[in-house]
Amino acid sequence: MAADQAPVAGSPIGEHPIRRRLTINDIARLADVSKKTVSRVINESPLVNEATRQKVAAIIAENGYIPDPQARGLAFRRSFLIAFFYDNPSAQYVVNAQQGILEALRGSSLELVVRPVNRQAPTFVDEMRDVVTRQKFAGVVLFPSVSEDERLVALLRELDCPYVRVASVLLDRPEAMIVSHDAVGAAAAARHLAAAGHTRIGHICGPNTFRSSHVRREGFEAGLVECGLALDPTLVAEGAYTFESGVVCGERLLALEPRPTAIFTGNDEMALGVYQAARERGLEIPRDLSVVGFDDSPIASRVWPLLTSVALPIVEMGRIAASRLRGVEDPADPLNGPAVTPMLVARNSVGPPSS
Amino acid sequence: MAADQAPVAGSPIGEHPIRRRLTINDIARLADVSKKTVSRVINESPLVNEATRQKVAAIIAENGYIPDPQARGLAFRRSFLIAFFYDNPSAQYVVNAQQGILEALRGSSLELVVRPVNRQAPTFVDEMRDVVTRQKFAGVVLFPSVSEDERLVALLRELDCPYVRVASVLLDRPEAMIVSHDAVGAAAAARHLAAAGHTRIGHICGPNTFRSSHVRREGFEAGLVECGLALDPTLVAEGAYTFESGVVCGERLLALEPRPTAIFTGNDEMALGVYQAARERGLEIPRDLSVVGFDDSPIASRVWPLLTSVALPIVEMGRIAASRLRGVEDPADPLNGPAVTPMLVARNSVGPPSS
DNA sequence: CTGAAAGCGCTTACAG
DNA sequence: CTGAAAGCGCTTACAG
Repeated sequence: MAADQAPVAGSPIGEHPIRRRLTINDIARLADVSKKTVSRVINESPLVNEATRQKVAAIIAENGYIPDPQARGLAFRRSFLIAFFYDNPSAQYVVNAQQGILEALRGSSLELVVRPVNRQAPTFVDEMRDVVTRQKFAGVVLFPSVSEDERLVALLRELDCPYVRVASVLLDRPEAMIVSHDAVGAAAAARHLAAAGHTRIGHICGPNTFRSSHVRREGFEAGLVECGLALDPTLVAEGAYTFESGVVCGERLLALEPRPTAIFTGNDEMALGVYQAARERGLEIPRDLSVVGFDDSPIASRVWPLLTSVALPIVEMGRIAASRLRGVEDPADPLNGPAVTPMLVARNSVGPPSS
Repeated sequence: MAADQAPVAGSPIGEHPIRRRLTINDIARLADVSKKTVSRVINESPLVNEATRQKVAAIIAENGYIPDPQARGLAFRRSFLIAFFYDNPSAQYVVNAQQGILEALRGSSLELVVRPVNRQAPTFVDEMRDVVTRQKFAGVVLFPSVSEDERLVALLRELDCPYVRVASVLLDRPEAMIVSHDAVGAAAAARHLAAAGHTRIGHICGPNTFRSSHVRREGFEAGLVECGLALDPTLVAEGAYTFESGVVCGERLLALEPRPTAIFTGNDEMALGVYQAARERGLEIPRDLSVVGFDDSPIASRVWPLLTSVALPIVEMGRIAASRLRGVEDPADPLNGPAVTPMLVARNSVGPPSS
């Protein structure tokens, strides 16, 4: 009231300090160009004079202007959301994949939406159709086992939604796939056990409904054959990728006469089940039994003896998947070079055979 | 061409089977009402005649119409996205919280956006301001330790973004808080060890920068006092909630003369570090040393001996938090009854003192 | 209880 | 290289 100067328009003195968010119109006015030109700068269109571009970019930066993703999405008929659908029971697996995806999304205007899914549910496909139609995702990342679901993939194609699948074998065109080459990792486990001198080696594989179960088993068998050994079918048990199934299958294999001197399991959870089964029989690892797991989960380096395991680069695969959807090149992308491959992490659960 | 009947408008014969998505205008036309009335039905406005409502709802259902969240968001000036910001190092913790939130969001039109954050980064507050301003979240769920950050909370208030915080103590108005009562769980651990006959009990707490470290320690001390015992400050070590820090602190406490006969750790990771330290000294658990952890992570029931631990209902807290943001009542919400409390899960890592 | 107009903040399609 | 008009699919503000 008694102010000497009239308040500056747009930032009236004494009003609430929260100023209205800037829109594309404000920037256009400030830069003295049309909103369409501002739009071109935002979307990095090459059809804009370099001097104009710089002027507009400077004003955008100065004012901390951020285009509204909802308005852009509405006009684009596509959201700025990347979806991560998962049904892997391992928390660590999910978090690692998520971490990799988020690393690739950093600095972009994309956000990550997560959805646990249940392929067994009768409403699965319908629910997926609803959410994909509604959200118009900029892209979808699929990890096993939902990445193996052809109904979902057909749906994404039909709805014209970009996707990248991570799986243990090539199920799709290479650009839409990241192959984890589980077979290579399983073969490394076989060589490791053979090198330690084992010849009577058991295997606990995952459930038949998972592709990785087959791929890991076949890779393991191939690795044994490579070393002049064979995978005795009577020494193979089908587990469920759970601790409990590891205990049960472990008990079965360890009750055999003569019993295997080493066991390779399809994942770490089942390896720990074997630890438990061995303990119950008074068998000491690795003195009486060698064990190799798969996943190299954090638990592998928390138990005793430390578990030798095959590590899959989950974080990296997540990062590569999201980079593809962004249209950004990732140096580790197998499309640009050698394949992403698993690695055997040797610890304390393998020794020479006792008998 | 030779068809007897003219193709039905909107589904021309021979065209690509992907029909254009229905909009509010289509529904309005089909129901012979204005789009505003359809809008009222979508938003469950009471200002609509019951007969009209039913007619419109039927047509919506028949056609599987789903309103576009981006258009709604643009008009509402608020998105249909719930954000989950986390900085907890435990994968299981993150996945459990996420699972609870997603359970509460099921059946709603809300999606979950996840963001790992780093409170230590100098750009933390600015980045948060950007993303919250840009995405206009329908709500934000905060778990420790980022839930303890008053800068972030002040920002959310300023930007008028609804939030719910989960923390070990009451830091905010009750409607915006879910208190995990870690002190109660820690006291239970103290009573459990006292009941087993221990009197010389050590404690490895978390880092000073986490509120839970203090709350758990104080709760533990209170539990001991309740049993006529005291927490000897020389038997307390400050860890970092990591396995390695558990090993180091465990070694320090076990080197003491006389050494403690039991140790309570601020989380399970550090408890497993103590397992390791005990093994190195040739100490057997629980014969020579009893251990109690905190978190009841899956690993607690995978190691040997099975770890006694305090379980926090993380999934439930996530579900309650998201239900509040939805404005839906959750039967387990402490606002409607007794507090959510931790529970001691007794396993095999506690026995009578040896000395 | 219902609706016509204007607007949310962007982009597409077209013109120049 | 730049811009004016129309539109994306909803809701708000207002009127009746």
